[in-house]
Amino acid sequence: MPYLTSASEISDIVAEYTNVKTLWIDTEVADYKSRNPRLSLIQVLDNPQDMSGDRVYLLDVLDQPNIIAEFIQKIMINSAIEKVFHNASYDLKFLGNKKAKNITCTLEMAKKIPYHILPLPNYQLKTIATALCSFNNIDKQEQTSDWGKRPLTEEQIEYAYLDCIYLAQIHSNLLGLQAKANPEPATEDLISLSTRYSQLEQQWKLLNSEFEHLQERMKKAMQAQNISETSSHKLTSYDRTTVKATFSELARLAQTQDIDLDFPITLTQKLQKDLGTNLEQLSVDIEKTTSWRLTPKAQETETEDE
DNA sequence: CTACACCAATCCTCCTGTCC
DNA sequence: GGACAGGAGGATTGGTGTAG
Repeated sequence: MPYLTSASEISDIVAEYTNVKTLWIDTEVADYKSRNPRLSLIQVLDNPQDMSGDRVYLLDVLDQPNIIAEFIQKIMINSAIEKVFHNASYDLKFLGNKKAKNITCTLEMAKKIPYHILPLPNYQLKTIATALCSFNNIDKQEQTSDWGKRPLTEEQIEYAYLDCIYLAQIHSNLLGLQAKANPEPATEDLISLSTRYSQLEQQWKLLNSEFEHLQERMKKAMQAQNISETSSHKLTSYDRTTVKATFSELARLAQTQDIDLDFPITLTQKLQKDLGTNLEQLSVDIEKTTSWRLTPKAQETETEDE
């Protein structure tokens, strides 16, 4: 795991990276609790098959805004290179924000895999790596260590390059699950899909009715007994406020005070009815939407019309 | 035809989880 | 601790089915 600290070495490797198709990237940040966090390390992997760490380069960019700027310019903004992160939105804060192009986020990918295919308690890098790639004993202790001091400890360096390896493995596995979860709609077998659908529907109704019933009973019980927490659950509440005024009063106020108040109002079915033919005097803006609906038939019989 | 209930879609606000 | 996207849960709305 080459650990590069000199600006020229980093510049060289960044130049090489401009030719690859995909990069797997992670970062470490110093002073993350402060108002001004600093980027400490950028870890880059260019070969997802590599598990040795030889292909993970650790770029030391602590207090090196010029190098970071170069990385953003040559890699992050370059839409020809796919950049894979876990929870990309965090890293992107330091690496170009919205200017970054062609970003893949394994956190988002994982969350889009249906729960029955990937049942996980949470979507932390560690959890996914353990479940999906059978890595054991992943140690996340270094995550919150001091990434602002130099030299970095051996443990920190170990942690930094491993994260990149996990990332690439996770990504590859997620691509497989994604394909499995989203078959081509044009060639789906509707017979087997609807069979499974009906099968599940019955179980689901039973489970769901009991589940919702239990939930209500627990809410009521905890309120009645004034208990906000059990060993397994927590009950919280919050207040909503909605501010309302009559339309006539609002309209009068806007006119008398000369307030610039103009925005579209949805004319609900009731309003349209109340207006009657007066509606014709308004220049209405009509939007149409189509909604699709799946309804079960009574029970399959031999009738096959059309 | 009207009145009504129900359901799915959408919107809104507040909360939660993720990274370091 | 901070930023921020997405989720949870409630309210609102319009379409559909049913009864009178």
